Amino acid sequence: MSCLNVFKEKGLRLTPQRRLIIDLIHDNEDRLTAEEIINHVQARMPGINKSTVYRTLELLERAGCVYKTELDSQSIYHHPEEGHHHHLVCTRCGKTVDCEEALFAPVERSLEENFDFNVRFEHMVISGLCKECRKKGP
Amino acid sequence: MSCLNVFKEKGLRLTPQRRLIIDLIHDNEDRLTAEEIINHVQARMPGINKSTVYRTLELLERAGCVYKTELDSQSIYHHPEEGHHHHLVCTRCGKTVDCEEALFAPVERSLEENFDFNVRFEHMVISGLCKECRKKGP
DNA sequence: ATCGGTGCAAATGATTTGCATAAGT
DNA sequence: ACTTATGCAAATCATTTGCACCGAT
Repeated sequence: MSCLNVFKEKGLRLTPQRRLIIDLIHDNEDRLTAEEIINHVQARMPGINKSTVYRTLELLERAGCVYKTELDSQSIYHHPEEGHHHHLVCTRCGKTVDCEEALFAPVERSLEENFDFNVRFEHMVISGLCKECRKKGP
Repeated sequence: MSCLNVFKEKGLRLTPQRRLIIDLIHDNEDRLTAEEIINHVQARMPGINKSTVYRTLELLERAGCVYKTELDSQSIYHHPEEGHHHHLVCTRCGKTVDCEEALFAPVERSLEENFDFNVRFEHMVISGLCKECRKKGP
């Protein structure tokens, strides 16, 4: 886990709280809200405070060990490993479908070519209308 | 302005406050935060309250007269007319570049084909690294 | 022994809500 | 007249911050 190396390099302390948060995120394939992370982590280590969780998440994000996605009213966090996907969410019925990251590669390439901008779409949440809801008309 | 028709159809009242907010958004090419909208609008109509602005924005969004984009801690609002663009924001230097919506048409198409999902990317804010910052290394 | 990390409680800041009054239709 | 919209003030809710104590290095 490269997080640990990053911590050493930067002289950051690897406390039990931080270890727990890192493990949770890395063992979990889902995107998690800060609240969910706080709950999970407090279940295993009762005294741990939400400030600690928020501070750790910010730290991990800055270190590149965790990705943060701003969403409706809460942010979601997930690990930066391979095998990512985006989420298509139907605005009508709420159904969610996963779609591979690769779909965005052409856009990433053309942003690079046309704008000299280096972009990586990671775990986006995309809103739209699913087939069934579209059938039902507007 | 189709907003006005939508209002009539739904029996919504076209108050001076709402008219002002609609005009502001439609006369403005920029994306605006709720706070900016409140300020602009209060400058022209001193008594207008922020609750009214928020309530009107929600109404307009539901009516499809305004698009809302969730961003860092504030949301931004913009009108749904032609000529949209996305914003590339450099995470290092903060520089912003506009890029045309058309760039995403292939992705929209393939989401449609592969997932039966009907999506429109509107006024996205995309983070990445610009050319200059990339040259400077990590 | 040091300094960075944690828990706690209180602050912040955007957005929402309850309610009495005002104003479109 | 009949409802819906507004202003006001207070409530929410996620996230942040100040500070005294604690613990990893």
